[in-house]
Amino acid sequence: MDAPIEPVLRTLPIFAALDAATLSTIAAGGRRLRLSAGESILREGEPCRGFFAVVAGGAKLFRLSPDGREQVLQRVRAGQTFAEAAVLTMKRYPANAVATETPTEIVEIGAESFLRLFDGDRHVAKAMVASMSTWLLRLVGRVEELTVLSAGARLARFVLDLPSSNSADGLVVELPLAKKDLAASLGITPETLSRLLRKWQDLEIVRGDGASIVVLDSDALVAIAEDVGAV
Amino acid sequence: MDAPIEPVLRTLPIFAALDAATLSTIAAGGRRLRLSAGESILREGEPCRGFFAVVAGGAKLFRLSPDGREQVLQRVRAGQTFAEAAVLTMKRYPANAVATETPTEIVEIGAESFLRLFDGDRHVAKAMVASMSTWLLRLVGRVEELTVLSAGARLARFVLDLPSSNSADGLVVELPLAKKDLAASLGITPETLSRLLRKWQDLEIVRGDGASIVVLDSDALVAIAEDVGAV
DNA sequence: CGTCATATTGATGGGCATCAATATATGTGG
DNA sequence: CCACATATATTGATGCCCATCAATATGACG
Repeated sequence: MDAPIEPVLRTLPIFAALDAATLSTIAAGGRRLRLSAGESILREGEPCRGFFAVVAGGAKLFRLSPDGREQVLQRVRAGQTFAEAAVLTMKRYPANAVATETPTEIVEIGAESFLRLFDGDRHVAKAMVASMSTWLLRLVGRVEELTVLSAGARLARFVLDLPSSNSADGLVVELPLAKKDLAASLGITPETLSRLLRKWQDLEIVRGDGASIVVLDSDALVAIAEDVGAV
Repeated sequence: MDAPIEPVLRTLPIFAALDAATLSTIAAGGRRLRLSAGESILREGEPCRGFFAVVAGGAKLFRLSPDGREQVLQRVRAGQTFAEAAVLTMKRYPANAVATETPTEIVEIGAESFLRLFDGDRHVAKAMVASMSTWLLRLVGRVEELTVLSAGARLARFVLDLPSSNSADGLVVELPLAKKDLAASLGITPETLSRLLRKWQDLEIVRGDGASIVVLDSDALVAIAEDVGAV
């Protein structure tokens, strides 16, 4: 056992509305995990032990197709939870999860203790359902993104969603992932990612410096993100 | 008011485990809709009135992109429910739904009366959550399908999932949708669909007759559905 | 400093969309 | 019931996007 989980849970949207007593019950059934990039959190097919909340860092959810290709379903970041559905139905995990940053801090909330709470406290039930609804919306968005948007538009959206700081030339953003992982998250190949960044540099839309990118012409990038045909 | 809803609800998986009293409470807050293909059930952005169960026929859920293109999220058939998440969070509907067959029979379950039940009866809460989990899984599957599978594989899967009857030549299946709608459901264009069917006819994998298709070589079709590169 | 993963760049090709033209089906009013 | 109007289907031509294969370049790290 180490640092208390309770204050950490309090910061997560899904638990924000719960009273102190409920929260400590949940905390009692949870444990903290400290991970490095690449470390596995859960594997597809495993019986469900609990669900997870990302406190710091990030992780990705993905499935492996029969031929070994990895399909990223979603990236999860601080404040988000995942595998809630598996807990409530007590099934097996339907996908894999690994940390994508170092360090990444995760809280695992044990299934049994949580389920008792779910039955007893309607606030917990509501919070859980709301959380699952969010997941549904995210996946719906993902389906749209992967089908109607071009690779360039997906990358542009990703960059524009990143935290940025201003500089003399424009917005500066840091890629939080290795490029090969970023490519996988966007559902494209590393080669395509490389070529897109190269093209944008030639067009003087961005200036690249390894994991650091300067957005010179954010209007152009927004236009690409909107897609509807161009660049 | 017309025929009673209660016996209909009983046949739906989501309500199967509930006792008679609960069921009639739910039924009291519901109403039946009889629709023809193309008739709208709900529109994106509308405030949530309730959720829906398909009793007979079928419907599709879709979003419209800014440029007017339609992206089918999922087809729903008899026995399935949709828009549960919207009810539980009392938000607006995140997508559109229209009937795709004539006739299609839908039961609408009113939001307020159902929410009271959700708070009071933990079986209802559990059933609801299980239903949402199923949606999550379906969407996860959809993401995979749209990204890792070719257009041919998606069509093959669709055909193989259809109810079929045997004949001298092979399985006979009826397409339950107009081909343009089928194409939209698969995330392809009508032209591509037409060409795929044509190619399969040339290869003597299927024989086509308008909306009726005879699968001559189901092994070949299964191989296409597995994808991993061929045809 | 060598080794291995990651990144870039080039060449090639396939899958599928798009545009365009015709054929077929569906439905409506006279 | 037919003729016409309109939606749907088929087929062809073309081209783009992006994956794949292949070869180097660059970086990370013991």
